[in-house]
Amino acid sequence: MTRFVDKPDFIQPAVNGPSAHLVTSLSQAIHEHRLLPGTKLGEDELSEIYNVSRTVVRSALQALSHVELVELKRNRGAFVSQPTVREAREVFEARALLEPRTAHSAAERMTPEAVARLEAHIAAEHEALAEGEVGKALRLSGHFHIEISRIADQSTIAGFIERLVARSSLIIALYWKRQSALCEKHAHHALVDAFRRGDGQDAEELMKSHLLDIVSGLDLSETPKPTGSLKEILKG
Amino acid sequence: MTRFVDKPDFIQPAVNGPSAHLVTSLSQAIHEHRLLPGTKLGEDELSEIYNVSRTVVRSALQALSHVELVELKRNRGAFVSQPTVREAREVFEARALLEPRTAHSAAERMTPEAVARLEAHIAAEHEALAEGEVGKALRLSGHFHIEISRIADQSTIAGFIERLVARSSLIIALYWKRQSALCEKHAHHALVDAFRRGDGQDAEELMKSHLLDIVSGLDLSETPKPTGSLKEILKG
DNA sequence: GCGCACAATATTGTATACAATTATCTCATA
DNA sequence: TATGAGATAATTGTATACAATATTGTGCGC
Repeated sequence: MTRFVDKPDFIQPAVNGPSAHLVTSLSQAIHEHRLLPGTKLGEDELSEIYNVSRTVVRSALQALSHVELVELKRNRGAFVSQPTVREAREVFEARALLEPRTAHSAAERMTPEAVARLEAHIAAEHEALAEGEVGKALRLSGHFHIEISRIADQSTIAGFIERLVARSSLIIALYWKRQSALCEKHAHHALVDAFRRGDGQDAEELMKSHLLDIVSGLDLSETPKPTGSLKEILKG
Repeated sequence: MTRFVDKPDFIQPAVNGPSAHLVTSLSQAIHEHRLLPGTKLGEDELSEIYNVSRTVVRSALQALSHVELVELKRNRGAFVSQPTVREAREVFEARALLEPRTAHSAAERMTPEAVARLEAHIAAEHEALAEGEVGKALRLSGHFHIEISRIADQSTIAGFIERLVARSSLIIALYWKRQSALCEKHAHHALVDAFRRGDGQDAEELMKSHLLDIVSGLDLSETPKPTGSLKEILKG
């Protein structure tokens, strides 16, 4: 029943055969904050872990770099991206530009099935949270937004939002200051309510304030938390 | 004086060394409609032309596929993308969502230097058109929009717009029905005027109608023009 | 003991060889 | 002649070997 939630297919499965597995696996790890910003992703290391050649590792890392989840430094390797404060602001400004209107569209195209899907999403998120799987809950929480953009039936914009949500996960790993994620809980429920009523205007407003709420949970005034290898942080 | 116009550096030079050249070269060719949608980009072919190994060709093609300029079909090769009618609509809906507000921001942050840059852009475009270099003029025309998004100082959104402009070039190659591009000429001038006055509201409105005007030049009711190899079209 | 040059090591970048898949051609057969 | 099976050729996918670069370790001189 929560199958499609556990294995969320991505909008653009445009990645080749074997490396696709690597891409989704690494993406999930990053979304779940098991891989933190700054972590080095060595090619030999990954090729051992996944039992594939460096060629496919390379392909996967390139793909991830094009979604800005990892940063490739020439002759130095691949690292999980560390969005700057500036980039963090930009990401949420972009989301503020795209998501409210998208939520509006989604509300107008909402179907009972879609509502059920979103509710299943929330349920799975709560379940994960109840079982202490914070990372998984976080990933599902982000994916809730992607699901909405898909319902809006604008795959181009949905692709953008997917990228923004992915980077948001990194931003939260670096700049989150608030403890609880209860706000989200309420916000997502409220959104589903608006969707169920097909109230586009309300959905738009709810999404707008929801995004503002998330940003208010960030501390974008300080330097990022020292994650990953200290050397990486200190030497820039 | 038009140096920076002739060699427009892209927002994300995130591509590795030698393949970067390939990426920009192929991008330009696509933007200038010298490479048409559906054209097959063989690996050996490209490696001969550019005197590089297939490895770097591959890297470049992957990069281009991530910007959706080329489509990779597994075991079949790389082809210049052929946006469907649906995708075409989506692209311009996304542009309508992003660019007017971005133009607004740009107007507010406008500097004399930036205005000069945009004017140089238009001049170069006219010059190219006068010399019969239609393709070049087209590329510059698209880049005008990218330049605006850069001035708005939102590199994330600018990256999205860059992708959308690139795909728009493919869409125009497939679906353009109108002959003249005079509308653009006027529209771009009007935009610069608004920018010079720092009139964000006006810039926003002008951009909105400019985009609508472009869409009105498309014929999105028919099947795409048969470009590329006929075989490719007929066999899918 | 400290700092710098140089060697050793590890890691990434690139090219090439081989495997797998797809496309094309040949030719027998209906 | 048209069709289709099988062989041949061409093209892409993958792995590995080598080259280039960066990192680390060592030792000499001050």
